[in-house]
Amino acid sequence: MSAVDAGASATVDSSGTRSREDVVAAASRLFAKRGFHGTSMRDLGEELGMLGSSLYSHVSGKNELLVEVVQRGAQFFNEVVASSHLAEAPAVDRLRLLVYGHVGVVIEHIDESRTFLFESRFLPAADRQKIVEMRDEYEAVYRRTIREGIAEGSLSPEIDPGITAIFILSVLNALVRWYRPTGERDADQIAAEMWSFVANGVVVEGADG
Amino acid sequence: MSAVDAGASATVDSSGTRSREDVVAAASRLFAKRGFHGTSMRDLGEELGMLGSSLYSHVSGKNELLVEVVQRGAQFFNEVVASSHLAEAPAVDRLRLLVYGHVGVVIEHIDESRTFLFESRFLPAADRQKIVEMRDEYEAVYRRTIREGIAEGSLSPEIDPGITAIFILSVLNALVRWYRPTGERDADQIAAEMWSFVANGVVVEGADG
DNA sequence: CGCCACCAAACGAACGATCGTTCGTTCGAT
DNA sequence: ATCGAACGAACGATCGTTCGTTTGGTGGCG
Repeated sequence: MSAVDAGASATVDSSGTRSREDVVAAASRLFAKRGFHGTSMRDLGEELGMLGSSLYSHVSGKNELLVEVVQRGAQFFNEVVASSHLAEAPAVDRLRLLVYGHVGVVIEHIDESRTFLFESRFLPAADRQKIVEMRDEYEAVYRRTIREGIAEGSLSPEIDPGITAIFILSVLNALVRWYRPTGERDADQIAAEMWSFVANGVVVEGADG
Repeated sequence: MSAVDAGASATVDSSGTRSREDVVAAASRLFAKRGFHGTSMRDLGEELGMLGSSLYSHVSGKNELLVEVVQRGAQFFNEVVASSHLAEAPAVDRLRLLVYGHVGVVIEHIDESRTFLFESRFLPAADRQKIVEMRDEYEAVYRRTIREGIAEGSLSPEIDPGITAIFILSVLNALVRWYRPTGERDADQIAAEMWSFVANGVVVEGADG
């Protein structure tokens, strides 16, 4: 529960100065809310109670901030997938762990997640390619887990691992669009409903196809 | 099949002049690709082979272009939902029609769909509110159809219509992120796989929960 | 058929505002 | 006294937009 410390404005330490960490946090917030191109360095300065030019005491430029924020977002997801992956459990259970982990990351790091998902395309080409690779690896874990689940007999043999991974990640990633901390569901309830949807679908058993 | 006429660059009519339609089409393309704030009027002009200032012979400004493109996107979705809605069929079949219709709109109007989904937040406040209302109505049709499906016994009584509508639309809307015209699946195949996923989920019948 | 007036479309210079960034300076805690 | 942090003026570039001018196709008319 202590994960929800991301207040509205950065807290001031003993002196009136801010750390590089504060600058990156402010960038996460504004990039997520207004988009990278919709956020100016002066906007970021105002968010921290200083001038835009003062940010250059902490970072080398605006692009560096985007790279930093996006990399953090990607890193959060890769960490949770790593921990889910080494669990020794049936594939269907590991897939369930992936869903819960993804929901946890989005809710605990909503700004970095939003920036990662929406603003990566504005990265400098070199950094963008690296992020794309990380995302592909992440998706590959889902594909592999689904394939194993089919082999183990717990997942339907009719589904295609590639497009099914995309569908599952579609539901998961869309959380950054509709999640509000003030909502009536907490992370566990959301993950549970998502897993129920992904696992069983909406049609009553035995009907349609 | 004539729906796929959106070539790379606008075609020139008998003279060298362009219509307002060409300008809006170019705006759809660039707003979808680079984002609203990542696209300048001079960029749009270059896309059409003229100066940025020349666009003002056709539109009153950049915001008007965003409003126009987003409204077109919203309109496409509302049209298809209207046609699906008046069909006299079981709710589960109408839901299936909604899925197929949504996929068709995204694929036939990918640029307007992307701009509608990603750039609406940059609309002037008045226009944004109107778009939000339209999107709420659209989502409400899904909620209502799901509720009726449950009442009719074709949809699982365990699902919540509200969050399930969000999940289904998550899968549908994410298509704007991964669809490529060069892909191996056509609209019908994509819609069929989506419906199969939404209807049955990934777990074999009778297992898990 | 040739000419010319007309008019939308596009031009291109220019406006003030804002962009990302630089740099010499002040500030303030250690 | 020192040194990182923040200031604040200023840079060139680009932004959305304006406006007087130029262009080129069109329709009426002799």
